[in-house]
Amino acid sequence: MGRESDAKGDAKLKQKGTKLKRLSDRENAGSGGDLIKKRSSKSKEKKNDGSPKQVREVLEPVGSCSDLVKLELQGDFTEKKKKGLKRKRVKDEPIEEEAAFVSERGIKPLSDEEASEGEAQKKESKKKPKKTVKKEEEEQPVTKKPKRSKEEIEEAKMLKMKKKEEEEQSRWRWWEEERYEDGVKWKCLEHNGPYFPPEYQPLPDNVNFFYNGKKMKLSLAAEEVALFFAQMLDHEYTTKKVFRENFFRDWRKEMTHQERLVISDLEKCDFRELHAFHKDKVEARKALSKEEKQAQKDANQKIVDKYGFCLLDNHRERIGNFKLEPPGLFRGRGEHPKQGMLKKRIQPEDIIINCGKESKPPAPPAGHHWKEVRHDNTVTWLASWTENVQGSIKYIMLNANSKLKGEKDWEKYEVARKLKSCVDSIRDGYLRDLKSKQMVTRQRAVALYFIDKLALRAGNEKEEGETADTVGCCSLRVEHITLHDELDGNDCVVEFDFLGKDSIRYYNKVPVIKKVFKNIKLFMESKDPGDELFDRLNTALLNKHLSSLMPGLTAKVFRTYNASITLQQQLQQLTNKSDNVAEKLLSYNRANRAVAILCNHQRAPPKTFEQSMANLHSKIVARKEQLALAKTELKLAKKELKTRGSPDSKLQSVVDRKAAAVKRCEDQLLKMEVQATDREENKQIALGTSKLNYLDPRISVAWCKNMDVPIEKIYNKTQREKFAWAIDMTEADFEF
DNA sequence: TTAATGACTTAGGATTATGTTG
DNA sequence: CAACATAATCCTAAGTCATTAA
Repeated sequence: MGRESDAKGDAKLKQKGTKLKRLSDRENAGSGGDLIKKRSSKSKEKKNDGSPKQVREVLEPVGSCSDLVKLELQGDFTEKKKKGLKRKRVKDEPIEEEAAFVSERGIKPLSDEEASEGEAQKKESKKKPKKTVKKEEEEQPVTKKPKRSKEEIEEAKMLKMKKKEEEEQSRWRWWEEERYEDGVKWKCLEHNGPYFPPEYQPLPDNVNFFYNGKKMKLSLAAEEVALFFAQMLDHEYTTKKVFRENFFRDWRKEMTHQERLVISDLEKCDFRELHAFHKDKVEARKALSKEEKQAQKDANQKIVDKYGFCLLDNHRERIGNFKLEPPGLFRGRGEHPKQGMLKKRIQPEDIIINCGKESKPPAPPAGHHWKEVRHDNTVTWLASWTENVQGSIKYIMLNANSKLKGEKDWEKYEVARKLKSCVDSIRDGYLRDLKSKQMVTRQRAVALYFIDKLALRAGNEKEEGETADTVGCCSLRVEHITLHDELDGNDCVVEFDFLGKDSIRYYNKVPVIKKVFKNIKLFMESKDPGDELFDRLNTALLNKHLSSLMPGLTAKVFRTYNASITLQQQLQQLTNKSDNVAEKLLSYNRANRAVAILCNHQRAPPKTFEQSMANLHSKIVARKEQLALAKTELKLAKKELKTRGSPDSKLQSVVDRKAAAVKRCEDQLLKMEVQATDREENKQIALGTSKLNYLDPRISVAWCKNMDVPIEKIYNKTQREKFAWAIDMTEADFEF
């Protein structure tokens, strides 16, 4: 009940905080300086403190990413071993454990293709020590641990494969079906509603909160929230002022009147026992026995079985996020003004259920009711609620491998391909517009130039004070760019430095054409650092223009298009049919990385990065020493052979052996050095996002077919499920 | 015409599962 | 087999963009 009033409060706040309105833009170029939208320049200080995690040095313009990536070795998944196992392992690799929990009549042996696949393989390989991955050759029964009979092994294998076949058969090949009429997303939809997180369990009596040094028993509600804070104590952000203030304010709201009177200063709160309690709990969970862990897993599976799926048009589809978000403290990204606020527990009374008219609506938890049950088949969500921190709506939707998501994804790439066919004329258009008399048009042209060339995001306006201060193209401010008439031998260089989505820093120095450069200079004239660069432009205007150029065209399509086309080009450039699989994969990952760099997909360097890098380097050093040793030995042997004068077959073979050792050593050294370089380069680059969201999977599938690379090397199981449509329909001659 | 809302995609970090190594 | 490294999965925040309401 408090929830509703909260939401209202938020809405009001928003109104108040709304930025000055943009002024209309009827003026001509060059005369608009007075109409600039003002923005408090406090925002600018924000940006640079807290030194953004990552800096990317220089980004190549689209389509010229050639030297982005030096070397790539380590491949995405567990390629190496898979590869080894790939073809033949089937036959008689012992699969001991397997047989244990699967027991069913078998099916005929796997085709070798199948056998290697996915989990079957993974499981097997982990279970047994695995004799260094057999090379492709038919492995004989080999060692074989005595435990299980051959039949059992066979049986397990068949079982596996049967399961797989079944899975294959039950897969809904929606991409072969006709689409629904506009707007209709489904005809029948049935599900069991969301899964609620467990109730709060009160602390045991021996775990206490202390205020000002005195033990204090908290009410249930206050205790729960206190525990949220205590759990995070190891995190740096619990030391941040904003976080602490937000937390404390919201915590006090949960307290009883009595508690509120006493607890007035967060500094005087001692959560240490709660913190320790939580840590112990985590430890205990880790220390569970095998059986207990298995029991947990089984219980979990049951929940998934019941709540994790829905029935959509008579097909069982996986739900993406069927578990409701548990309560906790909000942690936004970057310098979020709302960090630390209490994210409340969601009640059934907050939830709107969406399902088919004819279907039986899910039952609310006993003693509760849903906020509403509706039957809207023009949307794809199964349940929704309004979240209390930002006041936005959250949804329960289907998994990425579902028809609903897949179809949309496919469509997205089709739009991007359509852009390919008209991108030239669109480029001509905005280049022409750079000289327009209209200020808006010029701004639009420059913005488009950025979006196209640099793959910037559109940059919607955001309410100040409600979220972290981040920008995209249209919302760039003067403070985010620096102009250099000349820099590092290039003319007309624009230096970008701003925080984008998720407060990831975008840093780039780009040479641009003169007309663009001059325009930017013009836009910046007599503006303050905190003023918008494109003061006449917004995303609505931009997209309206784009959709008039091509139906379905919006700013983000350029990102998709440029990402995919870059992958295709890079793959073509980098791979040779004659390469071996490892080399091909290397090239693929390089191409992928070129895209990730283009899209600025960064990650925090892995926690263990420095360590593992150091390990690798010390290995390299060791190997170098070994190499030096091998070399001197070789030299010695050679000398001896020479002094002998007459040919000596024995000595000769020694020399040969030494030479081979040197060679081997060199190879290994090279490989490690390559790996080191590669890892170093990938330190801050995340390949996953582009692979999942920007690269038309059909490009990859076609490449695999052309290059004789198994698709499993490129996509893991989840990814193969998501891209099943592409894997199924794509021929080798596909062109994006 | 603009602001707010709604629905959906995109995103990186945290957590968990798996695999490797000493 | 413990300790560690890496990959997969989970989680949910933060964008985009069209529609709706004021």
